[in-house]
Amino acid sequence: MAETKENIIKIGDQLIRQKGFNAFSYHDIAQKLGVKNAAIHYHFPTKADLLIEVAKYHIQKLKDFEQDNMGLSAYKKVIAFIDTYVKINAEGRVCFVGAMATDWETVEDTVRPYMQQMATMLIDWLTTTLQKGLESKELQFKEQPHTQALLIISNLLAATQMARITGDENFEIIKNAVLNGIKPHNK
Amino acid sequence: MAETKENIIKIGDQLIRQKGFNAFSYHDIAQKLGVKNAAIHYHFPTKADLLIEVAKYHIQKLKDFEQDNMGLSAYKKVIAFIDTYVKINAEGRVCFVGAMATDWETVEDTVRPYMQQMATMLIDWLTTTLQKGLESKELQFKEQPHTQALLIISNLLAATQMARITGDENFEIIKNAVLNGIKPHNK
DNA sequence: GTTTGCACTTACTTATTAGTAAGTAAGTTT
DNA sequence: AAACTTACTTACTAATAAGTAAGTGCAAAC
Repeated sequence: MAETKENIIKIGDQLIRQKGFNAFSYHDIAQKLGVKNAAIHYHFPTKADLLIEVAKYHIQKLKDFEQDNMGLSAYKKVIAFIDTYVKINAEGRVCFVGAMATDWETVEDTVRPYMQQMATMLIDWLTTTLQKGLESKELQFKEQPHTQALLIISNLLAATQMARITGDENFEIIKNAVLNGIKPHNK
Repeated sequence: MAETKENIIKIGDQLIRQKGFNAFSYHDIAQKLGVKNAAIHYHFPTKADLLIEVAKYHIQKLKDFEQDNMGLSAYKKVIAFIDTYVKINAEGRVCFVGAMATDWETVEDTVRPYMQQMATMLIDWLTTTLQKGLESKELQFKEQPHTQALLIISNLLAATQMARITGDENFEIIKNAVLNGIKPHNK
């Protein structure tokens, strides 16, 4: 079964977003799975190998998200997007991009393109979504869609990080302001 | 002399913001200073001790910043604030709050209050600055000053992180949009 | 029914880490 | 001049890390 492999990726992802890439060991994963250290190395020889698969896992999750919300209105798509960060925050974790940004200088060159691809996909999807919302007058904002997408992503990314330090209230405030920043004024 | 102690704090700070707290060792600092491992332990017995001093160093730097820009207009204060992030980005680093957010779950309880104090001071200073800018009509924005401060900080914090992954252009875009978001419309 | 491949375990190596204990050389105080 | 302090070095320990090599049990293929 590919179940163990899948579980290793999921646990690795959780640990990265909870403690950072350099603060967990294969032993941590092995313990959570009830297997031995070497079993993790069997599936992912090096930590860089695992990290690449975690990045690919996020790319796939993003594709699934796009697919799942395909039929929704631009507004509801943005709501769904914000909700993913609400979930991340509720779990006491941070987002993958934010976590890996700190560790960026310590990871091997081979893994970086996957993270770049993931971040780019995120920005592109939100840019397109905002663009369509603007055209349909469902959404309203002054900046260019690409700029607004960057602002929203950076707000939510940092909100989960700041929530850890200064508390959940600030996450809520940022979240509401993000939504407020794209709502048409007449409604 | 307190020079070595001071240097250890500065190098520690740089390493935290370049690689993350869990990715550097006392050996790294010792090497950069041309001393031995144990010399660092002499000044800071544990890594948590050093981290507390790094946090205090940032609190002091923030106080100095407030003092240095006291006489400036609200607009120029915000420009000065943004410039600190421009510098951070140019150095290829991230901000202390952003770096430590990722490592939050791995640091000892004793260091957290110092980070919380630093983050709170940052938010409070910007909130007050925005408030005054609003009153004097030098600045213009829709959200409450506290909310706007959170948005600006989260934008800049995340911008330095995203710049690592997706490039400096996105930092520039976010930076300009932040400024644009508080400028009076008639100018 | 023997072989092959998969998913591991056992048992290890090597490197790095935080941290300590004891010693030392150069000043500083008394 | 003797005692003390400061800022280290030398030389460690103990723990944990990533990674590997060889072996094992088991299910499926031939």
